[in-house]
Amino acid sequence: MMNTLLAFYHQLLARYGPQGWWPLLSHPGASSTPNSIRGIYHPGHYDLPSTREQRFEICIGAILTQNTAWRSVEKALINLLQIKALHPEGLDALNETQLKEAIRPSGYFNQKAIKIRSFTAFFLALEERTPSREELLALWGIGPETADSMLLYAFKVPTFVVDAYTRRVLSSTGWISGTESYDSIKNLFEKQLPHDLALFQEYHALFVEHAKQECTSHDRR
DNA sequence: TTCCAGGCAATAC
DNA sequence: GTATTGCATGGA
Repeated sequence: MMNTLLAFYHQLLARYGPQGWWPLLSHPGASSTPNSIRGIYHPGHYDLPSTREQRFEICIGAILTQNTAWRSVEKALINLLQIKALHPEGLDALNETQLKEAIRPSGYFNQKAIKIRSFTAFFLALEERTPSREELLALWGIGPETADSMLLYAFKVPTFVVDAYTRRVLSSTGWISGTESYDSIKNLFEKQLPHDLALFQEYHALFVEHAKQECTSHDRR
């Protein structure tokens, strides 16, 4: 039997090319895209993040982007970078006012300040260890998508991420009705696809690009 | 002005 | 268990 989901992946990849997620604010020898103010994508490379700081940056971005446009998240990340708080020790040293002021552009800043605080304490205690999904989900403010994004892009665990774009594309193809749970959609992909890091990273990024090109808010309604 | 954006937790039923 | 609501800023 033909694997529909794998075939669809190859279609998207042929059409859009490798996306190079997750965007980082800086890394040598890569190019930026119009989706970003100054975040750097690294298409075709799966070695990043290569440092503890980059891993932390991705995790903080995953929290900040909850129901928020990436453009707004980048403003917050740039603010944190400028006050030398885009690494765990620097973040931990901020007071409440400094933290909230820095992340204000990304919205929900009171809640996100608490989420970032508790996650930073958790990250410091990790000491380079890769956390389990259950550990992440136990943290206040970390739900399934945020946990999976951290695992897939920061910790390089081949786990499938489901987000609003994924649901939008799958709804438009008629492959889901819209009421399916997060885990049921996740399991659909993880059962049909080989658990490969590059594949899972690219597939999610390609869903985002395809949704942005073909499933605009105007079309949805 | 209104609607929406790479969710999540708390609450209501 | 599923449905609704608050959270907040910035851009279209």
